[in-house]
Amino acid sequence: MSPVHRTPQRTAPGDRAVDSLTFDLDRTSPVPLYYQLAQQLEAAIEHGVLAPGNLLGNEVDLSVRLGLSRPTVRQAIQSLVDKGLLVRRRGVGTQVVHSQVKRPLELSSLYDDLESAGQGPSTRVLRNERIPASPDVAAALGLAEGTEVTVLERLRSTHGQPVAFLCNYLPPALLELPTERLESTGLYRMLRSAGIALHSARQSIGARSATAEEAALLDEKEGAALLTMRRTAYDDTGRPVEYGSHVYRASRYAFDFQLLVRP
Amino acid sequence: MSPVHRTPQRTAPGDRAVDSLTFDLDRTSPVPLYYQLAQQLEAAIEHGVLAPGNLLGNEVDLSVRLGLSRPTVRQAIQSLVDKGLLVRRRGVGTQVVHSQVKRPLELSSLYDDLESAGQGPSTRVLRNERIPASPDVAAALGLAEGTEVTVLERLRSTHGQPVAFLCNYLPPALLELPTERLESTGLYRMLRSAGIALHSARQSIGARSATAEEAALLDEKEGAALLTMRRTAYDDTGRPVEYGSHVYRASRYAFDFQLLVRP
DNA sequence: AAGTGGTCTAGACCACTCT
DNA sequence: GAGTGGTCTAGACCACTTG
Repeated sequence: MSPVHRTPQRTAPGDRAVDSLTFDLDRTSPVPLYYQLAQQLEAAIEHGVLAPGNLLGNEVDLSVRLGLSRPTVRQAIQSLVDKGLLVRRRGVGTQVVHSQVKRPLELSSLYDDLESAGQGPSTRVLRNERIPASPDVAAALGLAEGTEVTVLERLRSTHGQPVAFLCNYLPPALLELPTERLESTGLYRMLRSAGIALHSARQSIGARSATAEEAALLDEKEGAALLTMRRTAYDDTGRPVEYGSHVYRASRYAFDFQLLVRP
Repeated sequence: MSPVHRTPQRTAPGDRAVDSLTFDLDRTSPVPLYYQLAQQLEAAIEHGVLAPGNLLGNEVDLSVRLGLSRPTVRQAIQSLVDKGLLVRRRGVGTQVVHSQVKRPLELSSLYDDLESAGQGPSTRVLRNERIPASPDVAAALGLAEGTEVTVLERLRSTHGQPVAFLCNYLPPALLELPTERLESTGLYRMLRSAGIALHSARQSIGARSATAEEAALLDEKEGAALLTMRRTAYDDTGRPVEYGSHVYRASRYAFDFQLLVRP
């Protein structure tokens, strides 16, 4: 037999596990084809069906097998490359990335973080009112000094122990912020429900020693190390949506995340 | 005149500044056309030629004007959307994002950070030797316990004042790490020069109080708040390349970055 | 109804890597 | 030289937003 012929049993020297996968593409679905493919590929990687080491190959073969055009297949693959799950090498092929790549990094919500860690977060609203913006708040939110803004002060706890003191400022009339809802969910979730799509944020993470007030509030000793985070979040038009100044107990919280390097 | 007619002077109600721009595309260049276009668009945005508020429009018009196909123009625009400089709205158009979006966030090198801030960083290598990997280092680097690894301890300063104490571990035989070079540049820059492309990293940022030794080293008082960062960096195949445990003087350093939310 | 981005196709040629 | 991804074209239809 010439090497051109391939028996159904053996596929290719590289041993491509994709060849044994079946994909379920629904052309009547409103979900884009490239997205359906990307999701199924991601699931295969997630479940280990696609080996973490090497494999996956040949965009053109894959496209004819799936009955899709090559650009469509490429778009699916590209989205997973962007997520850090796949790596392309010209002249070589596309490989599943070796190691643990899970959370590409998010504009993290403390509430969601704690909840997904099974920590059962609770919130006590200490302050929820409208005040004239101070110079720094006005600057952060791009408003005139003295404009009325909403100020929120919240104490977040898990297992009955305080974790963080959160101080946030929001532009006027952006959304309703009933104290009861704030006690049962996170601010970012409320923003999302109100149709406010976050787009970007500037963050600064630092540390300092606890003042006497902070120590009392957070059940720490005065002078204990605290993590600090200041953040301004913007919506898709670039308008500031929220400015926050947060303080975390370093003994109970750290920022965990994963970075991807853009090529 | 009916509103359908447009004089050459006035272009469109939206007043698209792109129409008055000229683009210089070189088909003989090895640089991809979409990339050339993206760069020139980015420069126009950077220099304020493209208004920060609204504008930019119609992919098909733009493509015929430039003599490119629409997918190519789309690819250029998409890359700027990914960078957070543009926003697309179906049925509306593509707009330049309002506010300050500069550094999308990087796998930051402290040396580069300080240098770009004009701080003229200097490094003192306190330790540079090979030792058997301890359990935690072995786990972080995916090696067997006791495998020989390179350990680096460095003190980084600006203006003669210490800023951070950096402790790093690298797999054996990855690259040469002459102490002289380490004193004059950053570790990540040396990795890059050695052809090691960083792909992703897991980071954890926290805080704690300085021990007596750390205080002495960093010119702080014992118990002062310190920023801590632990990071494992991986290359494109997913192999761990570096594990670091860093301590920063909170009084002199904070992590500044910008986040983009994936849609 | 008109205009926009979102998706998709079926080809093509090139640059790179490996053997 | 064979195989891979990288780029590019010239169309097409659909979904959404706006007037």
